Amino acid sequence: MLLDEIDKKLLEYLQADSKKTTKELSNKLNLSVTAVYERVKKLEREAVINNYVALLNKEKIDKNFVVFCHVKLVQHTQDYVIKFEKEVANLNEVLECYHISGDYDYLLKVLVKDMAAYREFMVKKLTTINHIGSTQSMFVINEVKHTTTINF
Amino acid sequence: MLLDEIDKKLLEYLQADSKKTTKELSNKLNLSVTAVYERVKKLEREAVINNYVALLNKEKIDKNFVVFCHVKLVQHTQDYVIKFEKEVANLNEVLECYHISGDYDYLLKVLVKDMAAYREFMVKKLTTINHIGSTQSMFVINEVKHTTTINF
DNA sequence: ACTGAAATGTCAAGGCC
DNA sequence: GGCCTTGACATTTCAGT
Repeated sequence: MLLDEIDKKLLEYLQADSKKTTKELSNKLNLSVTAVYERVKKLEREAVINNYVALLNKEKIDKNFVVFCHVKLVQHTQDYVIKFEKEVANLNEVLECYHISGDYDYLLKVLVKDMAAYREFMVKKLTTINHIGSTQSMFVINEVKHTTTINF
Repeated sequence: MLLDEIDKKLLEYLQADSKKTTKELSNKLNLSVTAVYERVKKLEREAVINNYVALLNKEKIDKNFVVFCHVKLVQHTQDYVIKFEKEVANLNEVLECYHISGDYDYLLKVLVKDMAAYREFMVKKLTTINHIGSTQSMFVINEVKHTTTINF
């Protein structure tokens, strides 16, 4: 799907605040309510917009310990890879998992309450997955920037 | 703020789909529309819910190259640190930046169109920031999991 | 892409445990 | 304090043009 400048503006606004009404958007864009409505519907239909979500404040719900964890597998046969990916995706504490280039195979973003919970996660969940060779944890000292907004 | 089981359910639903109406939520929770409405307002007021956003499909907008980039500073005096963090936060391509423990100082999540764009980003933007000692790029081969939903 | 109108949703007021 | 019902108002959604 080809996006014109109005679509891009629209996506910019909706990425910042998806609760904006079509009326507000129509004012900002100098369009009618229906025109905006139909553009948004099209962006949803064409899956340019994946979904609408509420973002929570980690501190307020006592999950304020973020760790990036490198994982290396002992073997890289397809079965092991598929099994590992499936099992990791099922862990609630793992918000993100990437297969990456470099010294390690995977990079995981893990969110837990505190160091004790992370230890628990490592011992009882992550390292019980078979065929993990080694792991290396990098603890987040400070979150300098964190946005879900993609700029054009 | 203390969250009861109903609040947690509510947050679970809104994290998955923030467009759910209070009516739909009230049905799922066996509550009245107003009860749900007031709970949601309270969660917003107390900043448990930070904001509502539209999440886009990276592929559809031609930004499908994700790179995690480690950065080490040459010095760690406060001026340099503050300046680096400020300049990095201003780069559109940098979606996330974390100060982390370990061999490197920072971990950046960078989103661009392709390898050529990444090269451009490194040469013209990132490495023009002063006092960067070294960098190491890890390219994302596959995104195994990526969620913004925090489980309780 | 616009106007207009029905369906649906939001949100405040007042009252009940 | 949290829940409910009611009703006014705003928004969404969809014809028809």
